[in-house]
Amino acid sequence: MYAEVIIDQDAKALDKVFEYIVPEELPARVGMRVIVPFGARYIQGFIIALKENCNYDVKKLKPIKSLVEDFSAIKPEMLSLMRFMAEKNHLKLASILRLFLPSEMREGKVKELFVTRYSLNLKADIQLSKSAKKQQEAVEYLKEKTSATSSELCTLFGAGAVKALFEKGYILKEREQVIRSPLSGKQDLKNVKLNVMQEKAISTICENKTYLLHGVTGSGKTEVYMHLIEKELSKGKSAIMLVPEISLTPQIMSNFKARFGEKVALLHSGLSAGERFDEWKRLFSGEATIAIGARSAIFAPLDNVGIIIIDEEHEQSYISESNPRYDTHDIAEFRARFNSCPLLLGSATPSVESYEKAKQGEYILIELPVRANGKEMPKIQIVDMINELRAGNSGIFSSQLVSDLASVINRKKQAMIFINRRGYASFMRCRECGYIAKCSDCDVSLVYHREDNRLKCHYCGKQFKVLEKCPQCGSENIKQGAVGTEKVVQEIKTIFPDVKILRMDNDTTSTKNAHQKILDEFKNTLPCILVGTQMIAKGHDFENVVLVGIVDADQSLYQTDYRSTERTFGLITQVSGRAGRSQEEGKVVLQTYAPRHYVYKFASNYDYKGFFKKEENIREVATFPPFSRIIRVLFADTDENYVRDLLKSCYNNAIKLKEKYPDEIIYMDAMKSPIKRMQNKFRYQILMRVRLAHADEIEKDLFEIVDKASKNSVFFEINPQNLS
DNA sequence: AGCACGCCGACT
DNA sequence: GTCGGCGTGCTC
Repeated sequence: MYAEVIIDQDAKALDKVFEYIVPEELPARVGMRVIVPFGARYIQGFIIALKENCNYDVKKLKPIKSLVEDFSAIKPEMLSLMRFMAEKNHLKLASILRLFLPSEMREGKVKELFVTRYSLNLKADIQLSKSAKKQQEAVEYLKEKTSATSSELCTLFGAGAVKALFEKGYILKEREQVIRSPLSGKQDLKNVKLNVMQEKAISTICENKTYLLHGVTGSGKTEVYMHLIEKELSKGKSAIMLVPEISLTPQIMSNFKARFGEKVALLHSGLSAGERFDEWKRLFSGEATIAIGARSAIFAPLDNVGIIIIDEEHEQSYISESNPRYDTHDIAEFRARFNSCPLLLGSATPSVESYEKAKQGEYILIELPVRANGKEMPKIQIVDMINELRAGNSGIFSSQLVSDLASVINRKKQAMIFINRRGYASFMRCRECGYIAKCSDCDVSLVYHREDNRLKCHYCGKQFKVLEKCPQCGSENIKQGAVGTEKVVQEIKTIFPDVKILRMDNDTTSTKNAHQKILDEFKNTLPCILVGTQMIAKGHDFENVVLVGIVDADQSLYQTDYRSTERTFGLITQVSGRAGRSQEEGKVVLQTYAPRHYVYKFASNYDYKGFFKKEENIREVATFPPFSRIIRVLFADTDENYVRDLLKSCYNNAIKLKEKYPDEIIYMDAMKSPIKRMQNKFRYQILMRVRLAHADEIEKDLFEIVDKASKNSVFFEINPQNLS
């Protein structure tokens, strides 16, 4: 018998199948971790197939040395998924397999999966020599406790004693048997009444299909999720639920823990490697049957998956932007089809891609158009900041926002000020007329680069001189501008010196629990103003918040990618939702320099459909995704000459694709990456936009071209979220 | 990624 | 004369 083995090394040169002889006595199975001789050393690998014949020269084959454990750590579904991902995203097999395992089981780390327990062998007649004191103590200890873990015994009495006892047959070894519980007993369900729409949604979602649940903020999507999970568990199935990392708040976690108890395994970034490993084990063994976590939880080692849920499906964190690059949607789709179960995508503001698929009939659209508590969404008032400037107010806050804040403080209520700041790239804007510097070829806003004091287009690489005056109105008051949280806090303090102000952003939440502390303090302070970035936008319900101020809505609008408008729409909707939970009617003040932009018109009316229609039209006319595909090939290496040459040779070959597909390639160019150097690596890229009809073939050809030229350091991205 | 093999400079 | 520099190439 021969085995196909993938070596657990993340190097392109090793990213292929190696064949080994399976020794007669070795109970090897597909998916097992093995130790194999490799060159002059031993290394961990994974059996991905077993067969009777081999392709390689038999004389050169070596035998597998040993099995790491006596079961398959990689389940058959995951092996199929590995092949799917390798094909779709052009990734190294070993790097995919590593996604499936906790770090404790990778990189040659050999850790026992299950705890080994020892107990006294009751049939054995234990006779120890008087000198074997440690062994005697261990026996006494076991008499007392009946059984103990290996590590427990070893630390107390030493590994030697334990080994000796075992070899004499005085103690018995057993793997801690984790019994697959068929969900006996009832969970104590909180009796939440569902409305008709929710009931209908739940009864609809049952087939082996993908559903898009478009539910307004506060429509009770979470309840729907919980009921669906409940339903699948009662059938003896398992469930995966993904949430954006940022909303993995303690409250959400405790909600699910309260509802499903020990059946839940939580996977979030706050876990240590050991804790992560423990949760993985519980899922693998079937002890836990619900995996809840951020992106990587989609790889939960569950069998018999009954439903997969992606909450806030439009969130960009679902697309992996580093090392093995993949889109969680694709993985979820694969696993759902493999398990013949529904995939549910939920959002108040679905991504244009997903909504388009629903429109095309690929997804089934389900709507929850009303809020569960029956309350209206807060009214959004758009404030034109250019008018403010003309009226002589050059501060951060409009007079409207100041007077509303004053009223909140008077009534001893709370306000949130949201600063829309993402990344450090900024655009150039005329403070007089609102003109934004845009690329002449791409219709995306230009990004100001401090190092060389130039404006650059992140889509085509074209560069422009920094504008001295506005080409539209001639004003010299044109600058690149981004407002920070500190500055906002400062300015509020000068206007309202006595009011309590809390700040929440990356700087103030770096320490553990800082997040929760700030929120707790906010909850208990009246009146109070909370100033923050994205992180205040999600999930938290504060009864006393009656006002939300969005300071510079345009920040995300003029980010340099085609998704910036939909992101802005989503952000406004989400932030606005924070104001609507109180008894009093909430209000949102949205400050912008582009008050007539369609995104504000639709967002202020909570008109997602209207927005989608407009956006869809724009994308179609400009042939941007979902009506085309953007392919980015990123070259990164510490040796700049090497990457530049690599880029050149690849590009020279890639350009021939234009002849092969004369009508398919809308755009293609090679350039330096906007962030030229990252982690000491120089970055270059080829950017393409292609029509959908032959996108797959072009992608394949591109893979081939790049593979031929390079030994390493190339990454592919499809419809990248940002082009840094 | 490692580790071996392999061909040129300064040391006991 | 040899120890060792890291360039290239292979690992079932």
